[in-house]
Amino acid sequence: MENLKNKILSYTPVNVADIDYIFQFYSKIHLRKGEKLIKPGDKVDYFYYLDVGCVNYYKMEKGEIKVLEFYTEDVFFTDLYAYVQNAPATCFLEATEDTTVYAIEKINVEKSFGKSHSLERFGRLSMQDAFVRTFTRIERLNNRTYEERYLRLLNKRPGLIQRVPQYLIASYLGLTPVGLSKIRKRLVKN
Amino acid sequence: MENLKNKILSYTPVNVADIDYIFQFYSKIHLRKGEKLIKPGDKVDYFYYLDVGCVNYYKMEKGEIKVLEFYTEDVFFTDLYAYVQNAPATCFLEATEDTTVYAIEKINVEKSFGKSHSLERFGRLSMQDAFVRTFTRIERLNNRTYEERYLRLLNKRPGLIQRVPQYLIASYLGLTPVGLSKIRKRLVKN
DNA sequence: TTTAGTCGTTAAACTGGTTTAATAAAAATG
DNA sequence: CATTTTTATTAAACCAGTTTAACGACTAAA
Repeated sequence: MENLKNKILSYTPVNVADIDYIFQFYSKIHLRKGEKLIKPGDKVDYFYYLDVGCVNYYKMEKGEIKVLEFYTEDVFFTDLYAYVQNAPATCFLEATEDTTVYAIEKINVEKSFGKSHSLERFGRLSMQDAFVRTFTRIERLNNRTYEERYLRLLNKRPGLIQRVPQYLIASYLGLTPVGLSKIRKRLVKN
Repeated sequence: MENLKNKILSYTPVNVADIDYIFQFYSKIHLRKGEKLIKPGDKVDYFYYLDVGCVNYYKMEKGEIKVLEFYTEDVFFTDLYAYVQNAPATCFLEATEDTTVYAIEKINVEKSFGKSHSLERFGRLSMQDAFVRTFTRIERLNNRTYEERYLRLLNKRPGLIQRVPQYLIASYLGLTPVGLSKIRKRLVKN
């Protein structure tokens, strides 16, 4: 759990006792390619840290897959809406390759954050970080062409295209597989 | 500052002493229609609470306005990227009508959150809330038509259309004034 | 009260996507 | 390893938006 520890400490100093305290609640989960952490209807009372692998956060709508996000190494994730609201999940969290995550139950998150002011601060700062990232994504969705968004994805998340099938990338970018194929064709020509 | 107090308490209990402590740092700011809180290049070291009025969060690109968000009554806001990174602003925060906000300096936010575990928790939970809202917006941007997005805006933020010129609404939705006009025409026909 | 500027609508031509369907290529499975 | 299934490409027809430009209504300023 060295990666997770460093991740936490990247946000704010936390003393060893508090780290140890919260670590007692984490359990390690192995997922084989295609296995799901969460599916619609599930209770969502775990918060996850992705150690190795890749998880696809998506929903099904009119029989179509709509990719919301790909979580890869060294990020926190869950179906946050359902987690916060105690609502049944409407999305899937599914490994796109063999994956290892660490999981902590919501009640133990709150317990740890309640016990330690530093851990609470880590929680705030990591949430702030997630918010800033998400907001800059909104900016792109509204103001960039699909081509710009595809090129940016290639640039900002190198390797993702090799790890994940292209039709999922297309969905993540908000277009169809056919549309992405055309954009790729256009790009090699120039 | 009763509204602000209730807003904080809506996230988590905070004792009166801690509320009073952070309140000493807030100052009230009146903005006339068109006045700017932030413009590109500015240092952003205040966090704001919108009490009454409306603030347009936007950027200029190739001479075009790109609206990112409209902040209205009872929300927290700032140019968060610049605030967090201590980077010069790249966006504007401009009142679209006469507006009253409360402002607190970043250093005093950190001081208050450092002093009070409950205030820190409020910070975490409000950030979580902001994150969840933003994430659900991403979902819409990727998976809904412009028409659906316009109808949803009418529904979820009634009154906004009357407060804000239509070309800004168009920009917020990611389309041109002409495009929005066509959608509106289509809608009255049906 | 005229004048200048802003805002929303409309029309026409255009464009970058979608949809549907066929086909090829690659991967999974018995 | 032969078969089935999944994934990516291509083509053709289509469509929901854009761009440009003109016009009328409203607003602000002199």
